[in-house]
Order: sequence, then C-alpha cells, then structure tokens
Amino acid sequence: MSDQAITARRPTMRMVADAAGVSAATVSYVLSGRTSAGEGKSGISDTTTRRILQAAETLNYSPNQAARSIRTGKTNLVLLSLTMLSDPWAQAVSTAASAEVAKDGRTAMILADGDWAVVLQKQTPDVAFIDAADATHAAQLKTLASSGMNLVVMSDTLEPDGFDVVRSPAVPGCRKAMEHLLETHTDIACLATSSAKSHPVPSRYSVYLDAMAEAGLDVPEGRVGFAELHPAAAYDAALRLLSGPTPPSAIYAVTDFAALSAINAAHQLHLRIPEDIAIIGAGNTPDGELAHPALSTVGPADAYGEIACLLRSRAAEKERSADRVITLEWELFVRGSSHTTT
Amino acid sequence: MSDQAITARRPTMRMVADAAGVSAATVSYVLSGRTSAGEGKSGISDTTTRRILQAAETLNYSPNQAARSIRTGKTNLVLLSLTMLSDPWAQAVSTAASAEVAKDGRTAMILADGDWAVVLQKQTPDVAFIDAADATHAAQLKTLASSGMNLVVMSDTLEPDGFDVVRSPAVPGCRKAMEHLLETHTDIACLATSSAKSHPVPSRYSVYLDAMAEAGLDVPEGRVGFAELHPAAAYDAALRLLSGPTPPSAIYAVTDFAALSAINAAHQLHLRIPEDIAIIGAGNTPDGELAHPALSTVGPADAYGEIACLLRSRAAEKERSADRVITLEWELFVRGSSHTTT
DNA sequence: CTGAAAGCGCTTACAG
DNA sequence: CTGAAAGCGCTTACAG
Repeated sequence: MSDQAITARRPTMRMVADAAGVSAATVSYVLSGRTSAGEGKSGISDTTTRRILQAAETLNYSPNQAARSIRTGKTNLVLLSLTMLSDPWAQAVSTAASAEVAKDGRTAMILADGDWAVVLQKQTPDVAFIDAADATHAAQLKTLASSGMNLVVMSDTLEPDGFDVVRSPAVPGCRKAMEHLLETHTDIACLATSSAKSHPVPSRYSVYLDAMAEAGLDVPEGRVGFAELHPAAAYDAALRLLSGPTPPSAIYAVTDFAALSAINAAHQLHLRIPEDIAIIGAGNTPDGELAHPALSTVGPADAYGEIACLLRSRAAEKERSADRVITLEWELFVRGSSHTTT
Repeated sequence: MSDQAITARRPTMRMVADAAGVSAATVSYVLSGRTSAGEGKSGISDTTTRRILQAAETLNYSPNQAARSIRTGKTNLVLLSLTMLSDPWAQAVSTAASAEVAKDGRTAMILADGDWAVVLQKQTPDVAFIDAADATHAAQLKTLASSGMNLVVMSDTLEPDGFDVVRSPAVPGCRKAMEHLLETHTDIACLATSSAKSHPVPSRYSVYLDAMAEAGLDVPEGRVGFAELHPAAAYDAALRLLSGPTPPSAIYAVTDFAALSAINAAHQLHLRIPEDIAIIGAGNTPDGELAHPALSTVGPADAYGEIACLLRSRAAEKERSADRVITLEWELFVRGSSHTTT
C-alpha cells in the first residue's frame, strides 16, 4: 500500500554487505581498493569481490563522503577561491586544477565571492587555493593553517607561515616587455589602468616610465592612455592613443586584456600589426595566442600547471611538510603582434 | 622538546566540553542553538552558555561539518553546475545564490567543468543546480533524484521527475523583441550565431524569419549576420551588417552579447543609437543596462532571484515535497538602444 | 580470506 | 538545567 519510497534513502554500505552476504568491513575493503592483508597479499577473494561489486552496482551504491571523511580526515574536496570569475585566468586555473586533482579522485569547486575566510571556518577541503591575498589576511591565514588547513595562497608580498605561497612577480616581468619593445622602437605608448596613477610604485605602469627614462626617451603628452577594466573603455583608450596626428610605433599594455582591445582598435584604424604598430601585453593570458595576430606578452609560462600540481600534492599529503614558495617566472613571449621578420 | 604542534589538529567538541567543564551534549546544544527542552524553555543556563562560548572562542573551535552531516544528513553545501563561467549569467546566478543560501548558513560552490554526473556520485550537496540539461540527461537525473538528491535543473524540454525544472522559454520571448522592432521599423537585420542555420526550428533565429514573413517583409541578401560566440567575431559581423550601401534601421540580435558588440560597431561607424540604428538583444543579461545607450532586450525579469529562492527552499527542506516547475517569463525591456522619445 | 569491534566527531531523544 | 548513551556510515587494526 505504501508508495514506492516515501523519501528515497541512499543505499548504505550495510545494505550492500547484506545483499552480498558479507560484512561491512569486506565491502569497505573491496570498494576502497585497500586490503586488510599486507602489501603483496591478494586480500579479498575474487568471487567475493565480484559479488560485492555486483551488489553495489545493482543498489547503485556510492559511499557516503561525510562518513568517510570523519574517519579519514579527507573530504576529497579542493576549494578554489577565485575573485575574478570572468577572467580567463580564473577559468584556466579551474580547468587545470580540476583535471589534476581528479587524478586522485578529488573534486575542485570554485568559491566565487571572495569570502574564503568564513567558508573555510565550516567547510574543510583537503586544500584551498586563494588567488589573491595581502598583509591584511596574514592573521586569518595563519589561524586557519594552525588548525590543520592546507592553504595555497597567491601573493607577492606574504611570507609563508604554515601555508604555501605562489608568487607571480609582474614588475620584473613587465620590464622584459619594455626591453623587448625598446630593441626596435623609441616611440612607445602605454595603455594603463585608470587606477595606476594612484598605485604604489613600482607598478606595471611605473615600469614603463622608468624604462623610457633609462633609455633616455621622452614621453610626450598623450602617450599614456588610462582605462577602466572594461572592454569598451580599453578599446576607446587605445583608439585615442592611435588616432592622434603622430601615432606611436608601439604600445605597451599593462594587461593582455587591454592589449587585445588595442589590437581591435588598430584593426579598426586599418593599421598593420606589427608593421605600423607593435603591441605587447602582460600576463600571458590563454586567449592572447588566439588573437590575430597572436599577442606578444610577458608572463609565467605555465602558471596553471604549476598551481594545479602544487594543489594536488598538498591535497594528497598524509601529514603536512614544510611550507613551500613557488615563484612563477615571467618570460617573454614574442608573437605576431610585435615580431617583425627581418 | 617537541615542536609547537607536529601537525596541528582541529579542536573537537570534546575539547571545548572539557575546557568548559560540561558534557559534549551541552556544547552541542548551545552551539547549534537548539535546546533539549521544549520550544518555550530556555534550555541551557546563561552562565553555562557563556562558559561554553568562551571556551569555543579561545580554542578557535568550529564544528566538524562531516561529523555533523553524518548525523543530520545535511552538508550545508549548495552546488552550482555552471557551464559557461565567463558568461555574466553565470556570475549573476552565483552571486544571487550565494547570498540567498547564506541566510541559512549554507555555502554555494561552483562546479565549472560540466560533469555534475560524476561529482554528484561522491559529493552530496543539500541541493544542486544544473544550468543546462536535455533529454540525454533524463536517466541520470532520475537516478540521482531517486537516491535522495535535491536537484534543480534548467531545461526547456525536460519534464520534472523527482527533480525541479526551471524553464526559460526564449523563443516566445524573442518574438516580443521582433514585435517591438516591427512597431516602428521595416528594415530589420538579424545578428545570429553561426550554428543557427543548422539548429532545429523554432529557434531565436527562426523567430526573426517568421516575424518578418508574417509582417509581409522581405529579408534581402546580407541582412543576416552569423557570428561565433566571440567578441571580435560578433563585432565584425555587426560591422558588416551596418556598413553596406543601404544599412538597416534596426538590428535584432539573438543574444545580448551580440547586441553589445553591435552597439560598439555602431559607435565605431558614428551611427546614432537609436536614431540611425535601433538595437535589441535577448537574454536580459546584467551588463546590458550598463551599456551606452542602455540595451533594450527581452528576457526574464529576475531569473537569478527566482532560482536562488528555489535553491534555498529546496536545500532547507526536511523532506522532499512535490516536484516544482518554474517558468521564467520573458518580458520586453525597452531601453535607450531602441527607444525613440516622440 | 573474512568478520567483530572500536572509534571518528557530532546530534538527539531520554532520563535524571 | 545537564549528562550518559546510542547511533549516523564509514575505516582499520586485530583476531581468527
């Protein structure tokens, strides 16, 4: 008389054990792949194994992660706190990390609003990646770390303190971009973010000023465009830079994002890239390579890969080892947008 | 002689109980806010409460979510499976859902790679939102639902079957866009996605053809632009649409995204919007309102809010109630890009 | 090769 | 007002 199932319950290991006519312990062993015997031993017999797998299959059983966690201390969860979701960078990190940690059966999930501090109070991922932190977070990070949380933090300023630090030194990287341009150009414009003026020095913008000065080059009025982090704004700024009476021969953009807008603007003005105008960005964002022409840039060669590997190994650790610092070396990538074949 | 703490362990409820000189049960009661006594009763005495709170504070205790889950069956996790992370839509859903479920102390996390099917096998969120599903997923969804998972699925075709369905009927919505344009225009161009030609009818594109035909209007050669889902591609397509010898007086774009590119293209050509060219998009994406001029569009008024509420209520449910279907009504939003003050 | 038992950190009737 | 006890679903030595 009762309905199918008032509220379907998840099958439990007990149910599988009963169905297979064995104990829960045996089910646990075959499902987790571990064996109660020593290393070499075969463990559970083949026929039992088959019966259990069979039963699990028909019951559609999968182990309760919470129950498992409580014993093992692992949640199989990797948390990615990513501030700018729209950024291609965020997507690349997410894709790389997901694939990497999946190798150990873990799942990567993204926390979008940046309040990792409160979430990590309740949830307990095997490792958490925090994509931006500074001195104001030092205490919170230390506290979390001291209660056993595995943390990987991107920061150019923070020192490791129970957590790992990933550095991405943009300023020296950007120098390489300027040096590259200065090899063949003297009249270089800069596309900066509108907040650059008030930013502390050194910044990606100050690199431009310094490099020009050191090269003994003037920066005439109108050679620097400031734009918000918005496609249209960057595009307009680039347009202004390029449509004056004596346009520059090269543009140094402080982000790949702005550089991409500059490429569009140049196309619009029917300027040839790089013959009429060379363009370089910064960050080595994945979509730079897809532009026409491909965008020259500076940035870490494989930031996502390195981060993903670090996350994977931290998540899998049985017990915490020494703090690590990894520095992503910024390299110069000369591509079509700045390269003139001689 | 031993170091501070070889590997810092998280404090446990036991430790708090000991520190406060009470039993674990009492700690549980005060920390969870629940009381062992009946509704009206005060439960734990004030002084005990204070002692416990104090102890928890100094130990930096927070309850182990896994242990809690195993008893309560709730994980306090809300999973958002979002396919297009870069989409403003994804961000809006994420923001709205995070805020909404946080009211009950839950955390929303995003699953980026769309393989919810495998993740939901292991993780058990209180509710999962799946932003795109079709008939090919029906069986998987049903299976998950039947083992107790709370699912909210966006789909125009799927019927609820142990899970909730959110519909967003674009085709009738898009008709409103065309009808709006047809009130004051006869020469209307269409900006469609390049896959539209092969898409099954009815589609956002076929709506254009049909509406034109029903209005007795011809669609001359070159009035339809097909573009990939890429800023530059959409921009170029719009440019072509607008720079012919006899440009149209209005553009119907099948997405807000394409419409925004059309706005940029029109600016570039020094066309006035909406006087020279009226533009309407579809989807009511959050950044449409921020454009100059603001983008007219069709779409659901508050998709994010409705979804967020549904997620919250599902997550909080003690036991599953009847399946729900919610249909997001597409409305017409006339804004600056199509509105001529008379 | 397999099972009985203890225990992970919590919650929740139940009895004082 | 508070505590002892059972139990959630697992894992893991340990003993057969």
